[in-house]
Parts: sequence; C-alpha cells; structure tokens
Amino acid sequence: MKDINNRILLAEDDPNLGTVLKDSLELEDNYVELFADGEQAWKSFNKDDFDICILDVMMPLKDGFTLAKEIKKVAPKMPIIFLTAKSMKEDKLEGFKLGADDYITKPFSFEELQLRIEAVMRRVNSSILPSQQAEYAIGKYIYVDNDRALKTGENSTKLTTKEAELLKLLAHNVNKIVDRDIALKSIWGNDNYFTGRSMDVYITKLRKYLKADDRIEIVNIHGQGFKLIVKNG
Amino acid sequence: MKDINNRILLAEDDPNLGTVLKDSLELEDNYVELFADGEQAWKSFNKDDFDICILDVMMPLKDGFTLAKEIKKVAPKMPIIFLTAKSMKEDKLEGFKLGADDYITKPFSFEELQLRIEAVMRRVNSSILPSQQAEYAIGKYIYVDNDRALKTGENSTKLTTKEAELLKLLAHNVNKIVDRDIALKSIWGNDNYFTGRSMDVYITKLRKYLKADDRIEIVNIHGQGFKLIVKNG
DNA sequence: TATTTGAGTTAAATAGTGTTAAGCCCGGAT
DNA sequence: ATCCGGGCTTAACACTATTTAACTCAAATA
Repeated sequence: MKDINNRILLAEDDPNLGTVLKDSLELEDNYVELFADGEQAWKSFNKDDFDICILDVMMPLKDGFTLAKEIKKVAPKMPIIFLTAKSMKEDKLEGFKLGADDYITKPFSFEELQLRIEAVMRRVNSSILPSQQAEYAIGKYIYVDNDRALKTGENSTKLTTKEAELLKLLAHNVNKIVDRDIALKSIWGNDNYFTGRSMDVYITKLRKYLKADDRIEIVNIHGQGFKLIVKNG
Repeated sequence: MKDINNRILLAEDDPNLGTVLKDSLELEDNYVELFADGEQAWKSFNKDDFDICILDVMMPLKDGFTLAKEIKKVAPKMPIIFLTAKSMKEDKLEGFKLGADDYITKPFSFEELQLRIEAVMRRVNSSILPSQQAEYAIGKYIYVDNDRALKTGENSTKLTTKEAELLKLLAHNVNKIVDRDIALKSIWGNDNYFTGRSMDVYITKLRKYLKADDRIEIVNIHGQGFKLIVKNG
C-alpha cells in the first residue's frame, strides 16, 4: 500500500473543475476533500487534519480570503494556495498580504498546481529540519552539535561558533575532501583572501583540539581543501 | 536614513530589462547588484552577502539553473526566484525540482515581482516570529504569555515587556538560532549599536531567571545571534 | 633551480559579548 | 507640581571570538 502524500482541503465551487482536480490529486496519492463553498470547507477544516489548503478566491457563502483569514487565525502555519481568476491584480495583492503561500491564476495546468503544492510542502518541511541535533563520532571524541561540545571521556570542550561549524563540516564528510570554497562560502559567507587565511587559523585550532587521538588527522589537499581522516585502530 | 529592505543579487542578461528592474528595486529601498551573466553573478555571490537571488534562466556563460545549483550547494536556504521565458514548461519543472522558491514568467509586471519577493522573504522569516502561542515549556519552567509569568513549581516571576518578548522569541525557536537583527527589528523596532547592547543586557537578565535549571542555556553565536538550548536529561 | 602560490603557526589588532551599575523617562502617588 | 519607582537605555569595564598581519615552510609551476 502506497503512502498518502498530502491531506488536501480543496475548496472550489465550480463542480467540473473541482471534481477534475480532486481526481487528479488523488491519482497522485493525495487524500482530498472537496467543498463547494467556504462555509462547508471551514466546518470540515475544524474536524479533520489537513496538510495544505487550496482555496478558490470566489466562492459562495464565504470567499477564499475570508476563509484563509479564519484558518490562519487558528493554524498560522497552514500552507494555503489560492486559485484566482485571471488578471485579478487586487486579489493577488490582498492574498499575499494575508500571507498566502502561493497562488495560481486560472486557467492553469494540473502540472503547474502539482509543482506549486510540492514547492510549498518542501518549504514547510525544510524549515522544520534544519537544527536536528546531530552527534558525530570522531575517533575517541564525540562532537555534540547542539551545545557545540567536543567530548572525550570526562573532558568536554565548548567550541566557538566558527570552530564548531568547521569541525561539523569536516566531520560530516569524514574521509572526504571538503573544498575550500565550499567551506568558506557556507561558513564565512564569502570566499576571499582573508576569510581563507582565517579558516587556516581555525584548522590549526581544530588540530590542537584533536591531537589527543593520533588516528585523527586533518590533512590538506593543496589548492583544493581539507579532509578529516579517522583511521580505525 | 532609511533601512535597506533586501540585498538582492539580480542576474539578467537583457540590459534593458536588467537596468529597469535594478532601478525599480532600488527605488523600493533595496540594495541591488546586477550581473549580465551567470559567471559574474557567481563570482560576486561569493564575495558579498545577499538576502535573495533573482535569476534569469537563460543567460550566457552560466544559465540560471546551473547557477542556482551552485548557490544551493553552499547556501541551501538562500531564497531564489527564477525569471523564465513564457510557456517553458520544462523550465518550470526543473526549476522547482531544484528547490526554487518561486518563478515568474516573462512578461511580468514589476508589481508582481515585488509581491513575490515580499512573499518569499516573509516565508523565510515568518516561522521565526512567534504567533499568539500562549505557553512555552522551557525545561522545568513554564512561560505563560498572557500574564507574562515565568513559573517553576511554586515560584512565579512577572517579566517586563522586553524580557517577555525576548524570552518568547527564543522559546519559540528552541535549539534554533535567533538572529540578532531579526530579534532587534521585531522587538526593538530597529537595529543599531544601542538597541543591540540593550538586548545583551536583557540576555543577561534572562540567563539569571533561568539559571535554576542547568539544562537550560542561552548561547551566543558570535556575530549572528542567540540560541536557547534545552537539553533533555 | 628560481619563483610563485598555498598553507601552518603564532601573535597582535579589532570587533563582539557579559555584566554591573548609573542615568533617564514616564506614569502613578503624594 | 513634585516625588518615587519601575522599566528601559546608556555607560563603563572586563573578557572572548574572530580577523588581520607577519613570518616560515611546502608544493606547484615553469
């Protein structure tokens, strides 16, 4: 049995378009509930759990903007995509002010809707991931990223920001080369002579921290970058 | 002196369109660097700090997609908006797969671009700012936002406005970095030397309030901000 | 081999932070 | 109107993190 991708609340008063969208989305392994007006949609929103809402702007009883406002009130992070009639500049404006995550102008291809759903969901999910506290085993050391602590036996050293980021980057690529430019751009934000020299200084510092275990080595690959080597002995 | 909204990297090979966009964006208080090809853009991306990249898909030397790939490699969270020629379905697809944050089909109105930039930036920032969440559990403390009370067991301390706002912001992003500038702009309204020092004073105050639980720590990320870390033990 | 470019290391300089206390502003009490 | 006290800002001083400089050695280039 295949997993469900997303639980989608779809509010669209045109029954033809609504049904086609529902079917197509279901074919792509989504769970879809379709509502023909804003009131119904709102009632069901409060009953069931959804991952994303796709709302037509013009609907009977309760329009898409009003509905979105109500939804955002109780679930500020709920992703919402608006379906708007073409050339409704004012609509777009108001929608974005509401914090809409995206909108599509009718007519649109199903493929386009699909892509926007994926993009929105990726955004939502990516912001959750970033700081999962990882730990790296480096020889007889353990680096705990959450509190930037490099531990070995009883000892625990708190690393500074730059020390931590550089060690993490190296540890994440054990036995693989970390290019200078990638390290510099991702840690220092830019890649010039001075940030480069700064990194060299930090490499020296890390080598000192790690010297208690001589199976650990940070080697330089001339003109390219550094590699954290951990021999198993 | 007015603040700069966003530092924008704009890559567009059509000099007419490029210049118009640059000027318009600058009128809206953005700092803009314009490049006529992907190579130049990539070089400067590595030299300077940007908040968002706007990339034409078709450019000499290095196209927008390739450039985006390289950028995402060193800065996975950098917001990117593509400018694509109309009816390039394949482009859209590939662009979204790359994790583009948005795209606009030429021809587009400046207003539309503006809205998309705002929307993308809001997304980036929105999950950081606390919504109206009532209570935060922080180690053995509970912070109740309604009466700005920090409780632990029998004790309850009433926080001042600034103390409360700062704690709330940190608690809303437990184990995640809260950037100095974001904290300052959202709580103090501006970001200068003095408000910065003021915040440091409040960080000290919060550390005192929270010192009864040594699993709780407010750590500094040099030059970037603070992070509330709560170890579970 | 001579020359250039990249890296290792240490130390000095700069920029950012921790903390305490004094100063200032404002609303409520006298 | 004046005083008072809480809350926030500013000042001051100690200290830490990061960058820049300087000098040395190693690797690549030609």
